[in-house]
Amino acid sequence: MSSSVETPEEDVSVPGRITIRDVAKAAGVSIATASKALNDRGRMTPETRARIQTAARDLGFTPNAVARALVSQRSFTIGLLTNDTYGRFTLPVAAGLSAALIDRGVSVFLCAFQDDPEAARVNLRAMQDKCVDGLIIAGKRIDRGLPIELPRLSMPVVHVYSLCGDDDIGFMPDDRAGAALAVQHLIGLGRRRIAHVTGPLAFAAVAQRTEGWADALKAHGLAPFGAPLNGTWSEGFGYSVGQAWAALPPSERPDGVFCGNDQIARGVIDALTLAGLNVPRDISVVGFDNWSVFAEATRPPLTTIDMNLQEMGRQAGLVLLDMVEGLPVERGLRRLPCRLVTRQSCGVPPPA
Amino acid sequence: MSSSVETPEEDVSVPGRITIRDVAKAAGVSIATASKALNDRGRMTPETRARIQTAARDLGFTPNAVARALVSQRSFTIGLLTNDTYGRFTLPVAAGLSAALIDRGVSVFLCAFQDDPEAARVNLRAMQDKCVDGLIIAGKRIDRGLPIELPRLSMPVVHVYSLCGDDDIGFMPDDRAGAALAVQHLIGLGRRRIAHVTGPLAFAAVAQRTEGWADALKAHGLAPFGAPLNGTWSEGFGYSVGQAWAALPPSERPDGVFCGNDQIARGVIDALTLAGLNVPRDISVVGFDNWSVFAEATRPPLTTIDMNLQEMGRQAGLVLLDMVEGLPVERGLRRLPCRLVTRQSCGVPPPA
DNA sequence: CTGAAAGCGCTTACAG
DNA sequence: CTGAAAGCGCTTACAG
Repeated sequence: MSSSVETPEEDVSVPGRITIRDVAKAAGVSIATASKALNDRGRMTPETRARIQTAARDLGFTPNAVARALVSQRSFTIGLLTNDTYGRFTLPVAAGLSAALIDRGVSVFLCAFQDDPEAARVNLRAMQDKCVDGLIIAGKRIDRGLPIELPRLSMPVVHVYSLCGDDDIGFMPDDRAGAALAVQHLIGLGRRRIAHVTGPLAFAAVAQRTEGWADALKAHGLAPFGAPLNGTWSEGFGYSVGQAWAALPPSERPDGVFCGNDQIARGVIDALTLAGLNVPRDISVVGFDNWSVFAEATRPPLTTIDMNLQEMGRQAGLVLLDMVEGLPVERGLRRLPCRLVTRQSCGVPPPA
Repeated sequence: MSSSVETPEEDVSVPGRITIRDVAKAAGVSIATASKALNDRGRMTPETRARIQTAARDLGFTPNAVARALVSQRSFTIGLLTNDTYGRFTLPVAAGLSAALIDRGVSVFLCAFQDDPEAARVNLRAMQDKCVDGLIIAGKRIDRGLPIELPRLSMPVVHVYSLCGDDDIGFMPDDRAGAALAVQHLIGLGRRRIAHVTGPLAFAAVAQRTEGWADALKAHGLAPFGAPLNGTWSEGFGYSVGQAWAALPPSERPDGVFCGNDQIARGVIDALTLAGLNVPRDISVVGFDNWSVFAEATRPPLTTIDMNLQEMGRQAGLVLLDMVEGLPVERGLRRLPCRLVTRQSCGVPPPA
């Protein structure tokens, strides 16, 4: 038994955690006064306040958040509910969210679950039991919600990268403008025959990015180079498109491609390269996502669109906090701007 | 102002959440009795118990976890502290952890932060304030801890995929045996000239995987094919190695390669393919990580080693719970077995 | 078998 | 300016 350990300290003489009672005693005041001093509330002589705060510091007192939650009816926790178990979207969102909230004393419960209603329900229930102050609902596509009813949920909710009804409050990237950014970049580089290869039509993001492609083309008086090519969100699809292009005479190929995501872009580039073509010399390629592990590893590294998911998480957290505090918040969807990240898959922009 | 919304319901007549007081009243008993009935504790007539439980169900009562935490001195929450903001390792771990704990009523706080001591301290502090019952410390390499002192932390801690002292309790993959698995697979396929290309020497995982490579070779009376090649954990490094091999006459090339991770493996394969060689015909390649987005997208898809990180998270959670409950737990490191995932980068195994 | 009381650690009116 | 009291929602001895 000597190699095993009873977890709770056996030394019962150690009273465990320092409570406000301990600091009150040490400072020679009542716990009510101690509480007010520590929260910078109420009125008392500066000396008393200082004495109490010093005592607290000396004892290493940290208020018990559970007790505080019980009386204040605020737990200073929020829940992040997501069906994005892979974390492609949720992880940057969670990072921005946590970073923004940690300073305000709020922590976030991560509830990532497979896309089935039962799991969703169990996790939602857990969040209610834990009395979270609010909920972030995050998904992996902007046209689907989680498989849960949020029936008159008594707590505020912010939707991020998932379906957002008119009466909801939510955040999404401005896919359309982001796509236009990509295409403008290609045009600025002198490309004129700009194709678009992207994901399945069923995704709202696909339609929006396709519109952005058309917008930018139109703004420059350019015709689309062929119809958009829709396939799966995979390297494999991009690869097959690249192969097909490589088999064509140069005059029938695009000189620029805007891809619906980085994986497709990589597939296109790999196929073109293997067929002896050069990216960006023969064809410039832009991706979408700025998924660094792809974008940086592609040869050449991908110029791509970043959705600023981390910033989205930050803003969603801040808005949720406002709602928790009862501040008025506009309903509806916020679309956050995307940004272009330039690497080497498009060539060098002409001198400005 | 009609497009904005005051978050807390304005209807004050709605008393908010159902409490145990409500169910006690509905069932015509005291709240003490209600509590016992709902927790299947104490003794009372089955009828009374049933009546109370029915009342609770009808009212939709769910116990307030905060109040329960305050009295029971257990919050039924744990913290997951990690510096793996990218989530490559932490995400599967978190998934396994949450899934295992949700059934036991415990939720997990996600604290992912950049690798600086101040952020680590702030997050650790937040977890202490929130009175978490225990902590999972997860990293992105097995030979580094988080930049925090865990000075006589009063709560139990389990380390996952990060440095684990002799007196600590932790989980890691059995890198050495996993590597041997990969090499045995190559040998079983008839490969005899088996090279090893992997990450930087400074990583303990590199040394362990290299030992596994040597172990398996030795067990079959084979000599290593050259010294291990150490570089960065990147496609780029694998690519440069592949290029160098492609330039060699076949007799000087390996016929099988065990790579330290999937990115390196992909780089090797891409370079060989671009140079006109065929994987797996000319060279069989095994990766490490089973990072699906790489392993599945590589042409051909990667045979690779999976570290079972999700299972690791599950077991870590269960052990942590045992510690929280005061059960005796063996100190020390647990090494969990890896598993081989067969795809197409090695060729078809000979009929058994 | 059931209930009144005390208490978890804190905060917030309300007296003095 | 400071403290005694009540209470957040629950559980746990302890009486009856």
